[in-house]
Amino acid sequence: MTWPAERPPRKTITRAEIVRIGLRVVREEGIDALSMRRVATEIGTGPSSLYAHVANKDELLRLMFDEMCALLPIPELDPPRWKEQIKELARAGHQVMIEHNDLARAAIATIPTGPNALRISNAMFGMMLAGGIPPRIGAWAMDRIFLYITADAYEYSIWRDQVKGAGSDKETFLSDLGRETLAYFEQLPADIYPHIATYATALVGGSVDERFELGLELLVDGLDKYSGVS
Amino acid sequence: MTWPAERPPRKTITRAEIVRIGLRVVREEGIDALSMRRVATEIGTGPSSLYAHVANKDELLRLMFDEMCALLPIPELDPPRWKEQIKELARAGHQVMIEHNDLARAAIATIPTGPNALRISNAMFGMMLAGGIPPRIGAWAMDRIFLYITADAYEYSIWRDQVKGAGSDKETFLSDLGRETLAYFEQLPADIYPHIATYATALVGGSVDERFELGLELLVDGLDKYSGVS
DNA sequence: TCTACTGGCGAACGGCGTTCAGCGCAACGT
DNA sequence: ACGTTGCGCTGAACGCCGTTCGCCAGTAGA
Repeated sequence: MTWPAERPPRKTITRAEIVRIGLRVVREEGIDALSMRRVATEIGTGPSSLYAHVANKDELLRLMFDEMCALLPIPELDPPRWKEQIKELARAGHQVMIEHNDLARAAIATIPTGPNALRISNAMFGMMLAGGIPPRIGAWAMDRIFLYITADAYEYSIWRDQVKGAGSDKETFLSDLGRETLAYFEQLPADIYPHIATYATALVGGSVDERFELGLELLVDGLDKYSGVS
Repeated sequence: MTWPAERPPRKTITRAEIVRIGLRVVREEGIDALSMRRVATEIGTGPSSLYAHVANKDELLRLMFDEMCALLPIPELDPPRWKEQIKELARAGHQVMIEHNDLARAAIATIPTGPNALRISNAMFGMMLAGGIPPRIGAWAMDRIFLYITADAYEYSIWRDQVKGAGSDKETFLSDLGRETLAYFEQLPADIYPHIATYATALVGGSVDERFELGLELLVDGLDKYSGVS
């Protein structure tokens, strides 16, 4: 007597389940592995089944992004430390975004309207106000900071894809790339690219984190000049 | 007697021609319209013919990016105006990137190694040095500025895609979006999102250009503290 | 003149997001 | 208890995409 091969015990598909699986795929294998078909297969059905719960892939990415935002703890406001708190929140968001490979790609042009993303926005905006930044400037600055951390995470994720494509591990890939680029820069004609040839070492030097920190520092510390309380 | 229908008079395909057509397509219709098939059709052949001249689509995008960089005029160095010159160069790059819809997507994680991109890097790096910025800091800051203008152009291009998708023109789309977002923010529960609800107007206000300028100003003016000559 | 090579090409492969007509099953009205 | 209705779900298909493969023709060199 044959059993109806692999009768799926699954009864209902939920939006939350789709989002959860999507997040898992993107965390473990990167955004390139995330397709409607892949999520559907993971659930045990065909791709069309998802469209009853999610309008399209874009909406799925937005939902996933907001779900990811829920992972960020919202710190309690400590007004004197407003600048440091902004940086901490930015670093934490950057980190979570990198861990989720690159939901950055979904975040980069979406006005954050999900409940969890709004909690983060509200928190950082509160820090701006605590620092005496005028609301208008604070709103724009927050926008710029989020754009910055998103872009950096995006850049990072593309590198990661290239590492995976090359087959080598991260350290050797990056150091190889650095060595190659350094050699290339040093060999450039000094009459056309004088500064690049001269300072090749400085140009290729520095870790990803150091560069991220510099940008963050410039963006946040520069707010001083707008601070009413300083 | 029948003529061999539409015998293509084209003899040879060149790399430069492929790049040129790619740039035109991306300028006129956006990056989503750019496919190997599209370029091939434009030339009058099948997609496989391109692979003798270009390794793959990624390489094509890199070549297109460098070709686009050639459009940027390199200003003569004027040391006392170093900060203003950096901003001018950044604005010009931003503008050219926006005009080419979003080669930003190709630029965001590529170390610029093409001859034209290197000319720009060399110029901006020279401005950093003219401002007395230590080479290491200058190199990183340049990296951050390029990342910033690329990310902003990318964001802009995604909005443009959405505008095109919605069918309305740019102004009505953006003002509609602003109005909707404003209404949404104002209606949020003030106990959970106090700042957002209160300052909804500030949050949705401001043009794209104003926001871009703020970020650029923070990044560049913040360099003062590293300037040895100031 | 014969040959080796190379740039060009049609067809195909495996993937993608999305749509559509229909299926079975649970819930509901009677 | 029994139609009936509605909806969650599904397989198949459409039209794209990047890329590969095997073949062809024309040319350059021997």
